[in-house]
Amino acid sequence: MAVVNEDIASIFNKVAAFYEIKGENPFKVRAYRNAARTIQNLGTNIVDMLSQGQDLKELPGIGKDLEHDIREIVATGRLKKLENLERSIPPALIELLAIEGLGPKKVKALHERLNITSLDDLKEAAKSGAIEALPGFGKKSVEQILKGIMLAKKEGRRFRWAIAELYANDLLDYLGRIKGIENLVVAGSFRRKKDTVGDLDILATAKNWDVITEHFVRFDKVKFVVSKGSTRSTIVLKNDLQVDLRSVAVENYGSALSYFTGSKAHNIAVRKIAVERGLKINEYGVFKGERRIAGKTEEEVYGSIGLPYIEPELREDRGEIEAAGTGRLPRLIELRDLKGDLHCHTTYTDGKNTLEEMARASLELGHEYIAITDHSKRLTVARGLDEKRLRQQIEEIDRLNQKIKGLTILKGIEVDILEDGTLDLPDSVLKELDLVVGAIHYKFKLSREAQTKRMIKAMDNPYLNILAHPTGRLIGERESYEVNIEEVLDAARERGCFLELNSQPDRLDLNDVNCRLAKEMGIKISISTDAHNTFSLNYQRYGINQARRGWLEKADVVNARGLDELKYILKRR
DNA sequence: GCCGTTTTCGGCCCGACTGTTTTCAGTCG
Repeated sequence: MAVVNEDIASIFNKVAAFYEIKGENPFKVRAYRNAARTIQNLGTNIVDMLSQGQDLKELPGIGKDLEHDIREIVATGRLKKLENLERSIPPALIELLAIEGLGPKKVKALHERLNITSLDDLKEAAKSGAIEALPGFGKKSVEQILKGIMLAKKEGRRFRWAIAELYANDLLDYLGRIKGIENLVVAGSFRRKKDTVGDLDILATAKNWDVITEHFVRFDKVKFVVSKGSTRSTIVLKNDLQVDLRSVAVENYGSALSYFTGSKAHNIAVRKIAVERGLKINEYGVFKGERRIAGKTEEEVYGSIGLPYIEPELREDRGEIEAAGTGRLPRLIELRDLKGDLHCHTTYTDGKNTLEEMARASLELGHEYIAITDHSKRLTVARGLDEKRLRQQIEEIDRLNQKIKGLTILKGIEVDILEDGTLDLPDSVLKELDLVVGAIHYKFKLSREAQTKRMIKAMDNPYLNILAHPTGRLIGERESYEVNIEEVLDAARERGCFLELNSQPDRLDLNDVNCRLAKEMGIKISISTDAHNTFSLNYQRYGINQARRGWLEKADVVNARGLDELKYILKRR
């Protein structure tokens, strides 16, 4: 199987973990992690870059040695360096690093002193008292290790943003009731609107901090308290979501917010610029020597190093700092820019609301138009439409368009893309529609080449406008199918097709990185809900989150256009 | 291991909390 960026990043992360346990130079470890992150965020396939003769050393954090490593991985699918490491250190030790409170030094000690090589060994040694007897360990650390082992099964668990939001709102509501709270905000990856979040970072400013800390740890969904301090406390909720609460003085709010919003990579890059200018940035402000020169607002912090405000969704060290420095930050799309929805279902197939109910709900949202795109006949479980039933729906839409004022219902279909890349309905009926959305609902496991070819073939059909949920991922449940997304994007551009950013909170497909890539290639995106009921027409806000992370602006989004312009660009030519 | 209008060597972001300490290392974010 062809090597993809994810494989290279994963190998580099493993090398970093092994080096860490070995006690290698921490900056070398960081170099591998940085390179892994750069590659993950790349969008473009490394394999393709190499075959086009591009110099990988131009990528940030990749020099002579790492380029050599990458070439080896691409050529052989393996890295000798990693295999040697795996021979000298039990690979299972990496898993131990994931346990809260166990870092490289402690894992190394456990391995060397007690010959622990697995989670089971660790559990046994913890219970037998062997760990407690080790220098540097004690009763508490054993307790923490046992707790960590219990959590390890669910290890790596991340929460979909929309789920995390429920808990965040619950906590904000609870904390907001305390007298004396001034500012209260969720920072971290939640504020950056990452598609999944690992924990919640809540930032508060208040005078009576002790009261707030006590209140926080008594939240009724707390499973246990990890730490409790004068400026920072951490709890784990019953669903295993970790929540940090941090307090700062109100005059430090901006610097603290920027600090706790991250990302870590963005912060490091920002502080590096500060150092170059003889400044120091931390959560308490911006300092010139002893003198504090900024920190009340985020604008002040960025301003201190000569940059404009950078939206949280962009703070991933993916070029936003350079863009800010040269005045080329995007003006990010907002929910209110969307004029309608181009993907939704009704009771004709597997939707829960009628055509009229969906249309009226859309009108309520202030939309100018809604496209009805029910499933096509191959999707029998959803009672997909054949030609005859689709024509009935078209007639009903004509009637409703007469009846409902202020909204235009567009006639559409979510047509199945068959295994050979042809569409599930004949052109004779597709051409009667305002738009055709195409999607893959079966045969997910085709080879990368076959799947890519299938999608491109589908776009050869001149009636296909939008490729829906283009990579098929279900967050936390199903990986994307194997597909060369760049080839698909290339083909879309040549043929005048658009790609969807499906706003279902478990899809968010295209993801942020691919949205950015599409934008750079000049391909327009439809931010639509795939709603199966009136309520989920509200999901566009989740799509907007990812669109913003993908640097999309109003001009990049198909359904940010008014009806006339939309109709114009839907005519492929 | 990367990087360089001060440097090809010597730096590499910064602080809080915990536990086991006897003044601080390890871990985390």
